[in-house]
Amino acid sequence: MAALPSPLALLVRKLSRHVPLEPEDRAALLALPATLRTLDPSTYLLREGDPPQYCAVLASGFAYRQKLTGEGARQIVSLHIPGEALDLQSLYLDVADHNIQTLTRAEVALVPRAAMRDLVQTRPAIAHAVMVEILVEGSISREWTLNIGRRDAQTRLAHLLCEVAVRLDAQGLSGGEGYELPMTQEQLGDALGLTAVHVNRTLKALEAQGLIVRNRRHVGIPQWTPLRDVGDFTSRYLHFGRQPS
Amino acid sequence: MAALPSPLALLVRKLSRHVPLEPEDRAALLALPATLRTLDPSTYLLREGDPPQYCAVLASGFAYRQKLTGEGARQIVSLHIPGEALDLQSLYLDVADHNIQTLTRAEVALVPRAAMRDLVQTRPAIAHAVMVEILVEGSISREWTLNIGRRDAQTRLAHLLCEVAVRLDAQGLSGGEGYELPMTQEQLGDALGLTAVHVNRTLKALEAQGLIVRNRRHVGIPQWTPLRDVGDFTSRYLHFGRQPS
DNA sequence: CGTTTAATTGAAAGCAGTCAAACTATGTGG
DNA sequence: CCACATAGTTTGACTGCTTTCAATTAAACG
Repeated sequence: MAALPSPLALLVRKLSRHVPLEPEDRAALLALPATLRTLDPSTYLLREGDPPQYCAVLASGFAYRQKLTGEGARQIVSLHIPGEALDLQSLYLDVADHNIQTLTRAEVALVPRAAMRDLVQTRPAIAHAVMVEILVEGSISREWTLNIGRRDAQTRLAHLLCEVAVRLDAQGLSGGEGYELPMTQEQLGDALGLTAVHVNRTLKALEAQGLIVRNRRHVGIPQWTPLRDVGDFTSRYLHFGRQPS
Repeated sequence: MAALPSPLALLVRKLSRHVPLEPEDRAALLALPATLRTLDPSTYLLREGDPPQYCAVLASGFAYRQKLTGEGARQIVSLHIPGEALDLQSLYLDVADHNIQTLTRAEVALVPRAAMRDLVQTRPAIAHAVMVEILVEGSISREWTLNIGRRDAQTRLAHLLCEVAVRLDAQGLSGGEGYELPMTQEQLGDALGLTAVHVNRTLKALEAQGLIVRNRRHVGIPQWTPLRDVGDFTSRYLHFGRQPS
C-alpha cells in the first residue's frame, strides 16, 4: 500500500467522484498545507472529548472510528481506506464524539482544521464535494445500523466483506480476486457487534460454503454474486451513481 | 402537539442553537417557500430509490427514517421531533438511500430542495448551521450503532428513552416529569434492533425497577439519574455545548 | 527460539427470538 | 349502548443464535 506522489491526490480523486472539480479546485486542494506522518497501528488520531486540530487524510493504510460503552465494550462505527478524509465531521464540531485510530501502519496528511475550513468557505465546488462526502458517510452509517440491528451474523459479516470490496474497488485499490483486510477477528467483531469467537466461526462457515477463501488476512472472493446475495448487499447506499447535480 | 405560528420558527430555533444567526438569516429562513401539510401516521415522505423533491421540516408530530433488509426486516435508523429537518441528507444526494415516514399525525413544511440549496449557497451562516445539523445527526447515528451493537436490551432501551427525553427537552417540548412517546412496541423494537415481544418484557423490567412509569404511551421518569445510569447515557454525542440536567 | 498475539475449537450458559394465545384498548356500525 | 373488528400489549413455553469460559494451536515478533 504505497503512497501516491501527493498524499492529497487520492482525496482529490475521491471528492471529484461525486462533484466535478475545476482545475483550480484541484490545485487548491493539492496546495493545502499538510504535514505528512507515518503512524503505527492503533495510533489515536483523535480522542472522544478532545477538540479536533487536524483533518487527517489517509494516504495509505486503514483507519477506523470507534466508541466505547461505559462497560468498556468497543464498537467500531466506521472503516476508512486510503484517500478518505478521517474527520470531516469534526470540521464544524468542536468536541469529538468518538475516537479515531489507525488500523494498520498508515500514512496520513494532517491538514489544519482552519485551512480546510477556509478552503471550503472559498470554493463552493469543494464545499459541495465535502458535503456529499459527509452525507455518504451518513448513509454508510445508516446501513451499518441496519446491518447490526437486523441481520444475523453470517449475513452481517458477508455484507461487510462486500462493502469493503466495493469501496476498495472504487478507489482503485482492489487486487482483482479479493483484497487484504488487515483486521483481527476481534476488530471485525467490534465492527459487527459480534464477539471474536463468533466471527471466527462465521468466517469458517462462509469459507466452508465456498463464498470466500482466506489466506492470512487476505480475503478471496471466488464469485461475487453468491457472496453479495448471502450478504444482502446492494451498493446503492454508497451513492456511486455518477451524477452529482 | 400544536404547531407554532410559523412552522419554520422551530427550525430557526434549532439551527441557531449551534450557530448564531443574524436577523437577516432568520428572516431568510422564515421566508422560505413552504407548503404546509398535515399527514396521517405512517405516511411516506420519501422512499428509498426516489429522488428527493422537498426538504421537509417537522412542525408537529414525530417522524422516523427506516431501511429494510432483503428479508423484510425493518430498522429505524433515526427519530425526529418537531423542529427538525427531515432530509437535509438528501439535499445533496440525488437518490434516497432510506425511507422517511411520519410516526404520528404530523404537520410538515415542505421546502423545495432548490430553495433550500439556494439559501445555503447564499448565506454562509445558514450553510454552517445546516452543516452542523447534519454532523450532529451523524453523531447520533454513530451512538445508535454503538447502542445496538454493544448494549443489552435493557441498557439499549433505557438509552433511547434518555435520548428522546433530552432531545425533547432541548426543543422545549418536554412536559417535565416525562413525555409522550407515540411509538408502538414494535416500532421501538425496530429502532433498537429487538423484537416487539422483548421490548415489552424490557419495558416491564424497567418499570418493575421503578426506573420509568408507563401510562399508555406516556413515559414517566421519576428520577433522571438512575435511568441515565442504567442506560449508560451521556449527552455528549448530542453536541449541546453545555450540560443539560 | 522463547514470548506474545491472534486464531481455533469445544462445551455450557444465556439473552433474545419465535410461536401462540389471551387480553386490552379503541373504533365502528347497528 | 352493545356486538364485533382491529391494532396493540401481555404472557408463557420453547428454541436457538451468540456469548462465555477455557484450552489448544498457529502465527508474528524481537
